[in-house]
Amino acid sequence: MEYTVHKLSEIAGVSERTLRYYDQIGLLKPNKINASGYRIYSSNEVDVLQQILFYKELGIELSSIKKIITNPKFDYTESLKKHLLNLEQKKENLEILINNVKNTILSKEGDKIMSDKEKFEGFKNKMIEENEEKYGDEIREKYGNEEIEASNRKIKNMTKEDYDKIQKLSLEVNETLKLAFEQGDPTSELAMKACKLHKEWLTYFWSSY
Amino acid sequence: MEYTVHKLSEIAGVSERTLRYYDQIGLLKPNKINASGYRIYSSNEVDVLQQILFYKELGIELSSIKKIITNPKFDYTESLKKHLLNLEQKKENLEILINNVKNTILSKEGDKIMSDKEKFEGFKNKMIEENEEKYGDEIREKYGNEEIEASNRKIKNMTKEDYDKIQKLSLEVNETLKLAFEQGDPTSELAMKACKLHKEWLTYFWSSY
DNA sequence: TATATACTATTACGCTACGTCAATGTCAAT
DNA sequence: ATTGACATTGACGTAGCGTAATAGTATATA
Repeated sequence: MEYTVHKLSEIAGVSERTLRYYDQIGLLKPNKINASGYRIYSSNEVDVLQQILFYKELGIELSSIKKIITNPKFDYTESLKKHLLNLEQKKENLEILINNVKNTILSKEGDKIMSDKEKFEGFKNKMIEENEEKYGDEIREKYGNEEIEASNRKIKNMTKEDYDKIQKLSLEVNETLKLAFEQGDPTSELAMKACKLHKEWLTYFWSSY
Repeated sequence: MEYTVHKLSEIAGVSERTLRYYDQIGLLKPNKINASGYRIYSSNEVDVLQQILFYKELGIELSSIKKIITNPKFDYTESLKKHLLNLEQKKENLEILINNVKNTILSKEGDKIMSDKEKFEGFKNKMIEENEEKYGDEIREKYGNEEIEASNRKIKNMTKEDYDKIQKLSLEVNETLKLAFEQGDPTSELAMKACKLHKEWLTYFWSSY
């Protein structure tokens, strides 16, 4: 599959600006630039973007992420397994925080006494930075072999595309409706537009069956 | 207990710069300034700082946090209970991400096929955070409006309810559709159900005008 | 008493990871 | 032929601090 900035930004949930910025700093270059100068991303970039977001989730800076994923010794699956551990640690940390809140509520209701120190358990962020160093030294070589059946994928992607379009339309309808309600003017032009969009949605819906 | 910047920064795990910055922007003023111009924080500020960090954990901007905690209607324990819910949602989201990583590993090992969109599940916490922010503002804005306009409120609330229902329905439709596509069976019962739901949605849509 | 050290203060410039225009070009469909 | 949705490249703005630089203060030890 090939994606433009807009499409990739949609499926990945990041802004177009973000993608252009990542291109600019050399973190994620598109697969190619077409005749009109448009950025064209392939499935490969999709995977890299996913990796980038994993690292971002762990609070690692973009410059460090760049170093990590451009490292020739970088092992994709190995990296994922580390993500797993880190995310699980993050989850544990969150559980501590949740306990903290519970305790604080109890203490506020007079059923418990908390020391000032206890009030800040679960906020630790230093661990993450330490992990960053660990990531720096990756020692292993591997190249994932990615050859999946083409026919199966195509069908899947096609229905997938349909679904995406439908969902996008639906979102638009909702957005428009929201605006209409917020402006307290259900009889406005916006409402008309919503009707139009909805009609389009409807068409799509029926045509796919 | 009384704390200087250094001591508070130690027990809270934030930098001194951060505390001075929070003072500067009026987010967390020290209890008093001593004769030498030193910032002196009391237990009260410790609690406020804890609150601030909770909100920060949810990705809320400092300016918004300031609005929230300086609001005369701000209820400490009530806020904590909300934190609990939010953090638990965040935990759920993290679990989705963890599953995502697991699936990605499986797909890399050839045991699973993932669509490009699936690769980004669990990264959507932005949406959640943004919604939280918006909801917070909306709630407060409405409280403000409520005092002014009483008659308009009813209508507004009704349309708001309608909107919520519509959106919920729409989500259901999408969910059902998604399932139908995933099972690769667009002619199935699920599709029928989607049609039903959609009809309901449609009814709602038109009845509101 | 002098000095080292540990802490405090206030500017003030720098940085990251984008958001947000603005001006302009391209593409597809009406 | 025009519109509207998409793309491009600058360029400036912002949040939340980090990081000096410079200077005053508190306290323990020589």
